Amino acid sequence: MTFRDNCYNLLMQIPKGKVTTYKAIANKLGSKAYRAVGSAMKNNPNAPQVPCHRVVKSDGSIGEYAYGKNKKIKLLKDEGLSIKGGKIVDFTAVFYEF
DNA sequence: CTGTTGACTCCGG
DNA sequence: ACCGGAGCCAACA
Repeated sequence: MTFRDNCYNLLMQIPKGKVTTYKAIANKLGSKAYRAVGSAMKNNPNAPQVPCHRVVKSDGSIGEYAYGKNKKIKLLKDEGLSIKGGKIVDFTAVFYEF
């Protein structure tokens, strides 16, 4: 098990229509490797099995995405979320806590 | 083993 | 609201 695998496991727990943050993931892993989490997503050898698009920044903004953040936004919208001005609308309501 | 890098976060100006 | 700097940690060269 590597740090990355743990990230993916958590990621898969996120139900459709919900999102989480890099911070939340790191925190759940008992670490503060926010950035390492991002790197793990970037690699994402398990896509699309692992919904890395459900991970956003702590302030509710989209962040980055391997296939372009625009794509990320689209995917999230397809899952029932609303994004406005690059930020998630009603972020606290769709935030998933592990 | 050391150094650099990043899909980040927090805090100050 | 916007920008910059410091802190964080795993992965990779």
